[in-house]
Amino acid sequence: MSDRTVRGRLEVTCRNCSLMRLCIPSGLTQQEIEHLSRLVIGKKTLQRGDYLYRKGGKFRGIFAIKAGTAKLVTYDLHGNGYVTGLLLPGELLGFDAFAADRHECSAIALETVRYCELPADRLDELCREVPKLLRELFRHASAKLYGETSQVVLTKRTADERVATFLLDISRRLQVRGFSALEFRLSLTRQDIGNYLGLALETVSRILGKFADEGLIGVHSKHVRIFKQEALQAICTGSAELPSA
Amino acid sequence: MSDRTVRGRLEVTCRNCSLMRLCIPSGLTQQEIEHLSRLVIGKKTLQRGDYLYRKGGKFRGIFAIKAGTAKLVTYDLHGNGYVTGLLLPGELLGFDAFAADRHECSAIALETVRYCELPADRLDELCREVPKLLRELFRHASAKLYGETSQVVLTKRTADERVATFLLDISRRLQVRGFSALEFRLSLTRQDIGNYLGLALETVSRILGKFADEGLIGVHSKHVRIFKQEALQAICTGSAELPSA
DNA sequence: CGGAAACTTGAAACCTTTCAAGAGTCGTGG
DNA sequence: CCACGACTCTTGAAAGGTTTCAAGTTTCCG
Repeated sequence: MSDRTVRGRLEVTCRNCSLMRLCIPSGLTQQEIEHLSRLVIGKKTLQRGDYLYRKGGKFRGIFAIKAGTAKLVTYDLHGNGYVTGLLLPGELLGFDAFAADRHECSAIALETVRYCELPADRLDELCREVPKLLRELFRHASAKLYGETSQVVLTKRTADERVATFLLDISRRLQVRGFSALEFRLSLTRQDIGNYLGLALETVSRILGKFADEGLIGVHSKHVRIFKQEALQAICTGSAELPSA
Repeated sequence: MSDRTVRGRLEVTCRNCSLMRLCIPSGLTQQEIEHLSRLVIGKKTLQRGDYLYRKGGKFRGIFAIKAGTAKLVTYDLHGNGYVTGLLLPGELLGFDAFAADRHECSAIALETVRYCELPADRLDELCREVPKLLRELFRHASAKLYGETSQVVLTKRTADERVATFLLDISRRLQVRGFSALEFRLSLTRQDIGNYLGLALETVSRILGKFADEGLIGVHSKHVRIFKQEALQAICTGSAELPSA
């Protein structure tokens, strides 16, 4: 069953994709996944700084990140950029173009990125053949909607809470994908993190430093270790500071 | 063709709904709209403070507001509420429950509200019969996603910009629905506006007062008139203050 | 008409930003 | 392999916008 070699090379399909259970196919049957596989464009590679798509660009399809990370950036009338999202391996992007058929934001690789593509021009075709697909996509979009709402709420909280929540959010999402939850690399710069959280980059640096001083985390440039998850959790929920151990 | 009377009374359907072009059916054919009409539950009425649905409640369907306004509120672990949205007549809500089949926020009537319901249990049925429907719903959800993103960006701007943007956003949305764009009633309290924009209620009051002093708007309790739209627009985009006329 | 809720306004307190300078990191090339 | 330059990050001190606290006024509704 694992002989899916086409034109002599190993073909990566949704079926043997390590992210299968986390990506679009979750919720589909084996047969439906097989169907999907044939239409998905396999892994492409981009380098740091490359665009997956640009704001205003035509909708090409839904992307799934296989490896690496990317950021979502919107721009206002003055050309100021706002980081609105961070995409980790196994996550989907491109939904912002569904309404207007044009992207509302740009997606930029933060390091070498490999990704799959579910081409827009085959979406209709595929939705006919796999009725459940659109519903699945909808589910993903809806989940993203909730994510954005959470983001809105987060921006109303204090700087400490925002940074703590940011760290734990990444931690949790990495864990779901099978990566280490307690040690990871921040692919965003302090500037980008600040922009994302609505804080000055100096504030991010300061708070990260403070958390490190308090022994909650370890920070070395972009490398982060989480030592006291519960303490961070307590900060997130705005609880009183835990007594210094 | 206008004899759609059932059981002796005039039946309100999507077909003769004044909001037709703004609601779900936009993008569907006459025949498809007819189909949709049969499954939609007609106008229901709620009073100020009543819930359209509650956070955690099971997904009952997509709602369309016919008259009145409502607010969306999420709650954190401590029970603090966060206003995440304001719904005007002709707008849809309920998408937040699509992912988990449970609502991520509560929807509360701000005054007497009449609304239609596209029941969840008939959604599947209808999506089969009207293939384009799910896609249309998706389009709506995607648009809401962009709205949330805009909200995130907005929360990173100054208090003046937030309030000005808030006023113009309502103005624009009312205009689309055929209401007066320059004179309307703020159904949210200062508290709710502040919560929505991430500001203290006093700050909202002060800025509204300032705008009024500067002759940009007229404010009388919840009643608002916009006098200088361009000036507000200039504030939104963070441009320099216009010279006092 | 009376009471509760909503709104306004002032002044002090506070958190975050801004400005500024220096240290660290990374990639390239001598 | 180390030096150089660009970029990123850290840290301090002052400035500034919002919030908080407080008191008074207005609006709404029974």
